[in-house]
Amino acid sequence: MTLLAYAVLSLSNMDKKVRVRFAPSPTGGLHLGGVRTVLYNYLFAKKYNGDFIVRIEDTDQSRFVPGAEEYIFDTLKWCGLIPDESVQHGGDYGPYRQSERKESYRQYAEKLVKEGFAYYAFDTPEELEKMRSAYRTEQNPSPQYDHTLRDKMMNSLTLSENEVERFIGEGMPYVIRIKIPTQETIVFTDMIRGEVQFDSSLVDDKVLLKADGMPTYHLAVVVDDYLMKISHAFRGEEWLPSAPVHILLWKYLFGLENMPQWAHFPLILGPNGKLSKRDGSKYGFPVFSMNWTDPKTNELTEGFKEKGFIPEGFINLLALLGWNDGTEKEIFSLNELVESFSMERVHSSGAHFDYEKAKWFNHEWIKKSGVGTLKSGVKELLEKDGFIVSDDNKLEKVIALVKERCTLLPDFSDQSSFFFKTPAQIDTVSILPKWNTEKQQFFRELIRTYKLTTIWNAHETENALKEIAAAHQIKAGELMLPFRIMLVGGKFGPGVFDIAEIIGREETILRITNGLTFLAA
RNA sequence: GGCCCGUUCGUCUAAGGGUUAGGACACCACCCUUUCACGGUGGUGAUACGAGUUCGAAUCUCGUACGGGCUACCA
Repeated sequence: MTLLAYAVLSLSNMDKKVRVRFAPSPTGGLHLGGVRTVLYNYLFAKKYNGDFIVRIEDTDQSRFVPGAEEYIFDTLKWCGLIPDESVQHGGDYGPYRQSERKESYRQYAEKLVKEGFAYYAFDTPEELEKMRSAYRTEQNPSPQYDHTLRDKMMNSLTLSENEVERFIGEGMPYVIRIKIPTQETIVFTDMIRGEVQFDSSLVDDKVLLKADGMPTYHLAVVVDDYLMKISHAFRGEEWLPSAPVHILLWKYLFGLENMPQWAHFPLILGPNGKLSKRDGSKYGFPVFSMNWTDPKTNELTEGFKEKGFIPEGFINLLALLGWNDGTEKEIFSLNELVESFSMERVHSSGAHFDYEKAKWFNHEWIKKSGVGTLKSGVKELLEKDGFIVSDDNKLEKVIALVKERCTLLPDFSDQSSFFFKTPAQIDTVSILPKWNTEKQQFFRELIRTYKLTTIWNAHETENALKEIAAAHQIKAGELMLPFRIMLVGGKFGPGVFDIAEIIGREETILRITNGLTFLAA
């Protein structure tokens, strides 16, 4: 489709208030793809000053999982993607939980039956299975309940009106199925993929209303999108094959001219095909936004949050997985994303998730983040790891000093433990080969000097060390590594004199003393 | 099997008929750094294949291959 035609098509929707919805089914943790769908919905809504709605699609009672809905909202909160309307945020188009809207769906299904666009079907699950096995061949491994087979089944198309009435009167369970027309080409324009076509003869008669009176996704999504005045409907690519059903429903029920604009997002793939939570444990990276414990099995699936991602990094990595602004810019804040986002630049092909790149985004954001935003998270983490963090001022200095070497939040623990705790042992192996009595003498004098130093800061401690080194005719460079290891315990960390300044005179002297003891042992 | 979507360095991607096919992650080398990082410089590395349209194709068309999704009274 040409750009021009596309622009003209979009025009019809421009006068409409932008209203988008994220419509998750509360069946477990939210994975990468789900959060990205939320994000793109949010970005689109905010970009056009529209409303971002969260609607819970819980029409399958057998799949109800306690805690899943709360988890979704916790994720949104953590990410800073706050809905304008939802179960938790209220709004004029509630209820926002489909199970609570149950009564509103039947009338639409019945209307379709009356108008000949749908029919009652009395086939039991066993009969359906019987039909499938009867018609299953190598050429057709999954026979569909469609125009070729519906007149062989038990439904209001094959039964007389009297029989249908009697069955219903007797309370025989039934579903309502859409009667898909034959030989019709169903076309729609996807905002990402352009024109997509389907041959209606190949589409099956999907169940609209289940025997328990609940709608299926197909009916509910159309009815609710209409009732909630949704202007743009975004979802994952896995929904593309059922788009013709939804388009037909829109045509029969509410008119194509009122149908939202569709966009189907590409899938996020794991290293080998579709991303699953199994990939997480297999390759050692998170798949869910936050920790999720399956209430049935008690199985814990680790989340990005607990792995040490900060929301800014997580959002950024997700946004760039299938979208870019056309420039070479890669680091975006949420506000910048809102500013730059456009649906047309969302890719149509699936993207493999790359954990290394994901970590890079987080690292960039940790470096970019101010001490203030990192402080509470780091403090919590350090205390969880058993360090006593009583001096906030010190904590701030430490964070500023080590953040550039932290990719994930827990790295702060490794990178700053020695600021809060005297090393219980040190890497003597790295010192010993070049250790000698001259150096020992040097450090003894360093202790004496440090005791008398009037001003305790990085500059003074460095000068003192250099002067004594010169007096002892030892190259300062020869002393840096031992000094570092005495203070830190190993060969890592920020500048040694910065460390000395922060841990203070007493502690510095203590660690040198300890170091000499370790080396003498 | 059928239907639908897709295919540019290993990965995320730029390039909308004319570019030495650009960037980022990762990797390698060097520089910086009296540790580890940060940072800097450079390097390896891609248009799936085949036809066609065109003076000219990563770009448009068709076919093939490959990958993915769907094919439930699940979403």
